[in-house]
Amino acid sequence: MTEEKKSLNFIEQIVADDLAKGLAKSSLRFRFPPEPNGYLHIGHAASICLNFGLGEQYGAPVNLRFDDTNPAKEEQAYVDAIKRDIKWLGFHWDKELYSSDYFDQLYDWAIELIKAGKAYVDDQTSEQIAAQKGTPTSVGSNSPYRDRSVEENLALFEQMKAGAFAEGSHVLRAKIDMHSPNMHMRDPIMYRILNKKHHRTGTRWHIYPMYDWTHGESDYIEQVSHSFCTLEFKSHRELYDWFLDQVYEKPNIRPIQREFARRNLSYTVMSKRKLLELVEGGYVTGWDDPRMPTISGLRRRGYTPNSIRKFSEISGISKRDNVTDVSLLEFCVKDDLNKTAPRVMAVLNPVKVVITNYPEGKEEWLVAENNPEDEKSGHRKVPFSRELYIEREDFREVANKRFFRLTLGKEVRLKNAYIIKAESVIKDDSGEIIEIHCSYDPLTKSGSGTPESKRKVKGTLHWVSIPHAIKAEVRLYDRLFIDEAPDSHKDKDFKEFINPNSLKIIPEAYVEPSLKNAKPESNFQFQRLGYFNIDTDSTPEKLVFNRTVPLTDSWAKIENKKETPSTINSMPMVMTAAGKYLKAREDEERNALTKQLQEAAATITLEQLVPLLATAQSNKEYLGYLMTLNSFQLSEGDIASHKEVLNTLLGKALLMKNSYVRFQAVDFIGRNPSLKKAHETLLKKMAVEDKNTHILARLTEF
RNA sequence: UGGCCUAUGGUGUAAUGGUAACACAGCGGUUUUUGGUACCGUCGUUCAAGGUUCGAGUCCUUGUAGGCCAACCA
Repeated sequence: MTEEKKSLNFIEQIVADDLAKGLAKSSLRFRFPPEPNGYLHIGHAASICLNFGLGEQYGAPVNLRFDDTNPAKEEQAYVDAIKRDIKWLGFHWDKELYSSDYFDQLYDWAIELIKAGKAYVDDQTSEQIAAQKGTPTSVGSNSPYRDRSVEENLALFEQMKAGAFAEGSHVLRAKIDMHSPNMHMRDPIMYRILNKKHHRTGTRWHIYPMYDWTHGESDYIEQVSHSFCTLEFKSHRELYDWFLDQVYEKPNIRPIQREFARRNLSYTVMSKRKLLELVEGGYVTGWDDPRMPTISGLRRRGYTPNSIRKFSEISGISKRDNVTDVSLLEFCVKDDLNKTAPRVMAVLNPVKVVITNYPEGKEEWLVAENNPEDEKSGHRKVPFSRELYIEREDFREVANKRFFRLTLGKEVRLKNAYIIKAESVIKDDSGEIIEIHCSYDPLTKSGSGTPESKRKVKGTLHWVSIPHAIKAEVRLYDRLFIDEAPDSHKDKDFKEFINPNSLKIIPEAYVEPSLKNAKPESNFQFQRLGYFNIDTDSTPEKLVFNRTVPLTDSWAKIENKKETPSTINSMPMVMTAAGKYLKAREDEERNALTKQLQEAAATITLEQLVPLLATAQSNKEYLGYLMTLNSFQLSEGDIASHKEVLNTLLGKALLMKNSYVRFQAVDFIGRNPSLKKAHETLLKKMAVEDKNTHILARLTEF
């Protein structure tokens, strides 16, 4: 039986290679090493899924080890939160361990290093030490205390441990090489004095080991075979290995460190420091605010463990900088919830509907499917009566034929109920519709099997029966930031990009009565609206729902489209020509394509083109639009009335990597000198720096 | 005035010297008692220039661009 070969990411490949080279499968051991100074986020999920995934794949143990060497920042509360999140994701660790468990062993090894002349106590201030350290581009110099005698070092270190010194007065340093091109090898600090209470060791220690001294040795103590971390630790690897050299004994497993890129998500930030800032600054309600990219936040928002694991799996692991689109995460949760979340009806923005020919006081309990994607999910009953709520957006007095919801004189199906027809509306003094009067056809009852019930009606609406509805608070979340990468702007604080509308509260929405006893964290699909779950703030007296993610809304797309696209039939032809132009090898071919493009462009007007310009993304689009523009004879008036759009396009195009795009942009500016001013500096720079001879030649012409 | 890492569609990842692929997003359509789902179609990619090779996204050289490294943080 041949198993389908799944391609391995480079980390999995490393493990497979080590196994192939003779490492026993039974020697495999991994670890996930969080520092308990904050909550886990979706970026950590990559590491968790990688390490625990490898464990599951090879049946190897994975330790959960808290890297707790800095009592100033770490707290038991974070330990608890981290454990809760990992369990929730569905992973099981072999041993729960703490770096602080190894303080004694680490201390003993440090003594040995001192005795071997490989570590010394330095009495200088941190400023002095930093100054001697040099910079990445210049070497460091030795500390005046570097050559203290072993006896003196031992005595001093003993006093440091005993609490005889003030914080910051002494450190223990490894004696390596102040001239190393690797800053971490310039006599790194192994211990500092900290008179702080540790969440586990209390006040027993006055000295605490640094990360580099602790991490590799902890891996070694635990006999971890592969120690995976993120890329910013790459330059620590040399030191990781040096420290291991000092204590390693055959035939023990010698851990190796390997690095992968951290995972970033669009429209959020992913550093614990920045997340802490959001929490402490009151921008969110806490680490588990549903807008936070933390595991706890995602959980409260309604994300499922499956969806997060799937996201990690399909996002993959690599070594390059990345910003994964949040739409992929949303896809994962919709995909999961589509199969598992019960469908229910809720009305968020209600307008009253009166079925005028339905008897007053009558109620019916209609059968509704719980989940069409899951046969086993069964059915429930929903109450129907003469007075209902539907969404305000689902009714228009008059509408075009693309709107196939309720309009005066037209029919729609009420989901699981009857076909109704809107007859009239009642408005208040301000002209707002307060009631829609409809008639229903009793023969069209859903599932009744009558020919009338099988009639095809284009629109289907969700609804709730007013006398039976339960009031609930609904919280609608949107992305926390309006910028795709809020912390990527060098001169701006990421908080400037916070989305002021990231939370919209609907204090009084109406939900069907079956939701009365729904439990916190349970997920639902509010039909036609989105996936929602019950928030932890919810009580039986007052239900609170969070919107996890809206359903794909193709109606919004249709509606938002310009009413007058006046069908630019030739635009696709322009784009095809532009695409081929980019790939063309010969000038002859390019000339032919230019002609083709110009012919197609001749039927396009500037007014049709302008709205498209802002949407340009690919080389092809930029090229197609610019070549079309270049085929026009534009007046000063044309330019003036679209100056902003044109300048935006040109500004971006001039910076594109593709030289054809840049050339067309330059050419266009050349033809229309009034645009030159806005790009003057860039053009001057290009005249000096651009590598393309055609561009340079064109630039000399103006 | 250094060291190290990275570069594949709009985004994320495959291709392990042998036909550049998958997913998301986008666009178009079919089905539908959710304008959901499902299904079908479509768009679009190897940073540049040299070199090695019968053959290069992959190996080499030189550039270019981006990232990391100067906490008594991890």
